[in-house]
Amino acid sequence: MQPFTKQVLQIIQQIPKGKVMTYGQIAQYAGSPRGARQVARILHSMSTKHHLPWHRVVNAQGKIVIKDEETALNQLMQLEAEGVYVKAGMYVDLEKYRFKRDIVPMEEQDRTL
DNA sequence: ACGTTGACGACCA
DNA sequence: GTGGTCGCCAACG
Repeated sequence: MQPFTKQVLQIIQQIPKGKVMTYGQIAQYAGSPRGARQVARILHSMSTKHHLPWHRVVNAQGKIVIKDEETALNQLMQLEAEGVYVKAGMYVDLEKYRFKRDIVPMEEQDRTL
């Protein structure tokens, strides 16, 4: 298993209950700022295994964009069960629920996602 | 080894 | 708000 993959798994496991992270964030923290797609791919193949809180991961728009309807619905339910309100259209409020590490790059702080 | 794929992201019209 | 292109890079066939 690649170090990047391992990092991604660890980071996801560190997301606290009631918070969410974006694919891009995770990729960046894992050491591959442009590796958002790899994060997605890892989840796609590893979600069922590794008892992973994958439902706390959404895209940069705070939206759940999973193709499989059942999986997406499952994610939505798990988020709301943790107190994360999911708006119509499957959007979550990133400003409110986004989880940030203790140390965040300055560039990211300026950015108003 | 090589070409394709993809739970994405940023940018532009 | 919508819809399109391009880049990214590990996993897969």
